[in-house]
Amino acid sequence: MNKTRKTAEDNIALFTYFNEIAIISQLAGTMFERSLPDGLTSSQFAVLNWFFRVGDEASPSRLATAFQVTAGAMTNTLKKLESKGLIKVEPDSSSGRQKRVTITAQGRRMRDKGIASAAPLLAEFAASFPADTINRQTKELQKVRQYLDEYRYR
Amino acid sequence: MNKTRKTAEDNIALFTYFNEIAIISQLAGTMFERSLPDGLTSSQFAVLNWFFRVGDEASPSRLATAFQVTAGAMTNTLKKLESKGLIKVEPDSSSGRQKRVTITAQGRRMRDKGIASAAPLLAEFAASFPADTINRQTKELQKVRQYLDEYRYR
DNA sequence: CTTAAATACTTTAACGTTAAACAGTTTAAC
DNA sequence: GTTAAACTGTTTAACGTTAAAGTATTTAAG
Repeated sequence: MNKTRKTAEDNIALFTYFNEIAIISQLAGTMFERSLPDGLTSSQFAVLNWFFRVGDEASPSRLATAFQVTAGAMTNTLKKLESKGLIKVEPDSSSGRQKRVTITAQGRRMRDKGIASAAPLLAEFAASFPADTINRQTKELQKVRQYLDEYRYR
Repeated sequence: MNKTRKTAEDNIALFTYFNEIAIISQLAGTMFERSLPDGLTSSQFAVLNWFFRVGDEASPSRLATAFQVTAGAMTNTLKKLESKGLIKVEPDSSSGRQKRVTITAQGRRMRDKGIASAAPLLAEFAASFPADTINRQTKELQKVRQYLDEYRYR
């Protein structure tokens, strides 16, 4: 088997790999979103959940970086959340170009409601796929994600 | 550790898992698409490549099923490809409700051009992640994909 | 100081996607 | 035969996304 042939096969394998990832992302995203309450989208829920996981305060750019989306996408998500009263967006007194984003009490309740709504879906999935298997795969996927993230800015 | 606590931790692990997948899908999709020639999108390329991998002829619904997208999404993709002269869409003489989709010579050339354009990206990735590692992960991801696909229609 | 570059955010247009409503065709039941 | 159900494909509206252009602010260079 020559080198050209090998490369072609590798490419097919990589296409398959990224295609599986794309389909899982699409199916899981759609299913998860449908389980969320009050028309909350996955993006919106992810931001609410960030405040639970990470901290009480953020800037739009920090959130955009955390979720690997463009600033424009985050502007859009934050506007939706703000119009629903789930977050508060204010000017940052320490910097005129940044904004200060915080979660409201209503936002915290919505996050809890989202967790509760999605729980059955997640519980069923967890019953089919052992936690240690998923955690091992997560570590492997993180390496791929890191690679792509670094490659992107070369 | 009680059961409630365990479930909460499992949920966090699953959020992380699907979040990594979503980000990889997003980054890889964007990077791959940018490497494609003549404004070809990932979806469009995937259809052209299907003809190379699977067969010379398809119906829109077969393609929609193969890529796990809605019929509407496939209609859209096929229209774009047809307007670029990369595929041909005709009525199917054996069934009035189906259509017959075939790739054109120009479409085959575009597929080859797409493969060539994306090759450097894939080669670099392949250099960082051994083929057998990727193939093992692909098998694991396929199980998750199958689960989600079945769950979806319950 | 002045000015250029970097940073933070917003806006717009275009993309592919889903969901839902729709029209046409085929199949199956009666 | 008729009719109801299933299937195939299209259209439309709404969503989140990217990319690119634009505004405003801060930082750094001279």
